Amino acid sequence: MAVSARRGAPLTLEEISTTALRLMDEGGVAGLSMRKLAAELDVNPMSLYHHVDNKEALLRVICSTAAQRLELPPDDGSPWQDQLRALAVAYHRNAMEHPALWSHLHDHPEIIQDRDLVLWRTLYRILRLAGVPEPELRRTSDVLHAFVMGFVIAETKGHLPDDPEEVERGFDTAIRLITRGVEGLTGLSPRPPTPPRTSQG
Amino acid sequence: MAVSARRGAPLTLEEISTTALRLMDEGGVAGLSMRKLAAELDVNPMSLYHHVDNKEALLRVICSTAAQRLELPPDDGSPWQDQLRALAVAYHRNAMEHPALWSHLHDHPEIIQDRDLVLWRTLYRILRLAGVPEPELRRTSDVLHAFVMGFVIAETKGHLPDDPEEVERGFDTAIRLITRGVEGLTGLSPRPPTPPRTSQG
DNA sequence: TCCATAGCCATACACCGTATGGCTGACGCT
DNA sequence: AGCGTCAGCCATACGGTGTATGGCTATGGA
Repeated sequence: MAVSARRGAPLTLEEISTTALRLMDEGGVAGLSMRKLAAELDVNPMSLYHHVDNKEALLRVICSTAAQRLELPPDDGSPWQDQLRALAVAYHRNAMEHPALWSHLHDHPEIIQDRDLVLWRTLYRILRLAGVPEPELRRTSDVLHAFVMGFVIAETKGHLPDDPEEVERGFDTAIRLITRGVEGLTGLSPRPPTPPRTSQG
Repeated sequence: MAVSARRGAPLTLEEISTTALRLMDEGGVAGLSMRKLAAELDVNPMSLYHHVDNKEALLRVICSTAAQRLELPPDDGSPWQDQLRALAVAYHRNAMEHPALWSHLHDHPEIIQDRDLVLWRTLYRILRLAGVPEPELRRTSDVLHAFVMGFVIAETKGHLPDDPEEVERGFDTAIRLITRGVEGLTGLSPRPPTPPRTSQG
């Protein structure tokens, strides 16, 4: 019904948010404007508003779908310390793929408030494993997420020395600090001694 | 020389940045515009540019003077755990007084890169006290700052439950986590047993 | 006295988000 | 076949933004 004069097919929210994300990746949050986005889609700026309430809503859509599609490692039965590290690594990797997106997300934590998100479910599971008591889960997970978020921001924005090895060491320090910290929180849940390898294969 | 027609005295950088900070406090970073600021000072917008290169530079001035004026507790000889907590509390209090300012600062960590800032000097001193080896000071302090920054952002932006006691508990959790984490990092520097109270009074 | 210049301002440009309202053409219904 | 509805799109316009350009004016030094 009255498809764009310049394009063949009608717009879709999917197409809009995909292109918007690309613009953000290229030029940061500031690099995304409704007008540029429309130009990129070969469409009049006002056409976008038939698929999205406003710019803020568009950003919300982009961020929350990114949060929903977060790829985190499953429970592999390993010690919680290892799983916590794996979670942090995965989160970090995801964030680094779309820094501007996560930057906006970190400025608007309410977008990932939903406790059913895979991020929180995973974090809760690991913290339970670590022995964090149930009533403290919410608080502890919030604090941990705040920490990781802070680290990601610092890495994204700051010029942490260009040396990627140094960044790696910083990340390692952060993880060790968090892990020890959680151990300290829960009284005593030190890492179990690595079991003697069953010689197989 | 050709003072403003509408005002008596000439503008000063001091006056500009003070008013700008007030606007930020009232309406966030978005609430500060060169035009509003000029209106507030009863001056033409372009007059500002004789005292400041551009908006970004103005923000940089505001943030870095705030960082330089950070009021942190002095070395009182108490255990490093207590001093670390006191540092965090002070930082947190400062940040909460001007959330928008610190929000911008956290988006531009390069502004407080200077290792001679009181923030870093204090943090280094405490970490040395905690036994962090010299070559790790930079890394560790960066990580710790990232953590605190993450917490401040979460508290500022997120709707951490309105209950201030709950926020307080969250802060406490964060500090304990960090402290235990640092203890874990440095091998062994547990808190010294509190000396038996000399019964006085 | 004259001039350089600090301080200020008027105008203008390019950009932004978006309110308003109108066009077009596909669809369901009679 | 005729008609109305409405999704999709677009043209125009408004009020906001940062700031480049260039001109005015009063003051200090020479």
